[in-house]
Amino acid sequence: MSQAESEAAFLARYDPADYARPAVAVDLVLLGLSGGRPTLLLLKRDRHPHAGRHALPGGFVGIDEALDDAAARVLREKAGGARAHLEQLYTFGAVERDPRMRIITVAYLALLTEAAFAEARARAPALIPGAVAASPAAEGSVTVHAADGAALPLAFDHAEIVALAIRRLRGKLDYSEVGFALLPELFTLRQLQDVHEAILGTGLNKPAFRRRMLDRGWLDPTGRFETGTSYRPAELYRLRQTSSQTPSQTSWQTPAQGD
Amino acid sequence: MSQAESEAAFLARYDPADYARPAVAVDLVLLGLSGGRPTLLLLKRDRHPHAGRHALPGGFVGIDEALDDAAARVLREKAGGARAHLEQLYTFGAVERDPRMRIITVAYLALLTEAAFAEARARAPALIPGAVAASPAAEGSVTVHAADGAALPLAFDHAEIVALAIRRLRGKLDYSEVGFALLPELFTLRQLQDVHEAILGTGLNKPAFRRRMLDRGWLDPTGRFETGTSYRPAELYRLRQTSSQTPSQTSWQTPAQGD
DNA sequence: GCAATAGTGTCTTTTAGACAGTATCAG
DNA sequence: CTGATACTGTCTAAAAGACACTATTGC
Repeated sequence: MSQAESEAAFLARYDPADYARPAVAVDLVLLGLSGGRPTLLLLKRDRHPHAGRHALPGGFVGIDEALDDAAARVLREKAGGARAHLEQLYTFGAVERDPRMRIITVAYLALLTEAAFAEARARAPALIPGAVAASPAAEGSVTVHAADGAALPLAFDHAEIVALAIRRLRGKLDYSEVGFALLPELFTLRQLQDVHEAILGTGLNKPAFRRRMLDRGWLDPTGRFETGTSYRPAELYRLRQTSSQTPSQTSWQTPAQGD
Repeated sequence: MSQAESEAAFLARYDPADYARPAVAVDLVLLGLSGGRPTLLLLKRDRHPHAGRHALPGGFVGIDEALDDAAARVLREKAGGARAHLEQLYTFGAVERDPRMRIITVAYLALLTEAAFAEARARAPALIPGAVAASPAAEGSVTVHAADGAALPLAFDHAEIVALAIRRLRGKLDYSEVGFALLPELFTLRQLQDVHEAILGTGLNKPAFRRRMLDRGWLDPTGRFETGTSYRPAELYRLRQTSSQTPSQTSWQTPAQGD
């Protein structure tokens, strides 16, 4: 406890380390569901390196900008302000992952509802949809395909980032409320099951799925029903608002436990 | 596809962005089990800021050093080379988390066997053990206590980092092989159950635990038995070596899925 | 009425908890 | 023998899968 000087005096004298620093970026895995498949929104690179390949939208982190704020800003800038559920995924820091310079990137998962997905496409026409194909077992890698079926090769280590995003989503889907980030405010149980099946890449047992979801206590029936169907309309549910959460912070926005 | 110049020419001309960059560090949650409780190894800060508080060992990431390598180096430098299972946790990037300057820190979980824990304490006497108390429900925060029971306040946002480490460990414990990182090569089923109970903070049903672990197919019975007991000796097991893994990369060392 | 999908009832299978029992050591 | 702990058998309870059944819409 031999602190002769005050904290203020120390801070005034403190000389920021002047070693060379890596650049820090955030990259967004913009993910929605399109045609029953998980689908990314990618930017085609027209410059070196990896010109012609497709990349995750990203940007550098400002010196006075929190990581989460940088992710939100990149979402605004690159996806035309479409709303998305943002969640930090993992930080990639291999030395040669970008040949231009040392860039450490913090990958974020950005989940888009169908409406937000369409809005992003409309406001940011440069974004190219790429359907993600991943085996249901999902230990490993993924492939991405354009609308016409052509393979979309990803730039840098972005295929690895996307593979991790899918693994994480699958891992949290059943025990967390993250799946609701892909649905509108009102949804039917069938839509919820469709989301789970699309992410997992497998079919699910209908009665068991309904029982599980209803027993979780996450759902509030609205008493309203879908319209415009030519068959029996399904009841509309909404995600129950859990208390002890700020309006801007819902429970599926906390850092992963499982993972 | 209008690329007149070669990639090499482009790279030679590339001017690294010269905006101010945050510093990037790694911090280690050095965690072992001591007296049946999860226990951290901490460094007492003798300088501003947060002088007198206890902090996670950490260090800056070198410009030519991968993140995982930086974590391994800090482990060597600060824990006297004790072996540990290293796994990236989360990246903390609030602007004011360090009053000296903007530091983004990538937190790593470093799990120590009992032997490695003792070795680290012997070779790095500055490391102070702090027992972690976390409610079994574990939504939230943790407290850390010295051997004499006094509370150890943590510096910076390190309490938040430790809380996340415990949540993640608890989340992965049952479905991953991460728990074995806290055990020696040969161990009894009771030791394995003790590890799970210490991490979860709850008691577990013995027959069900044995069934689950044996049904997982992770364990290889050795036919050998513990010695020196005054009661019936238990059989020793070892973690089954799964194929398709390099010797230095076992299955519980891959990025988290659950979380 | 038919076609299509929503939603439920129930049987079976699997998995976990509870708890008592036997087995094997030191002394 | 006792005491302590390893290990197992078995009953019960809870959860999940399978599958058929009823309900409600448009036409």
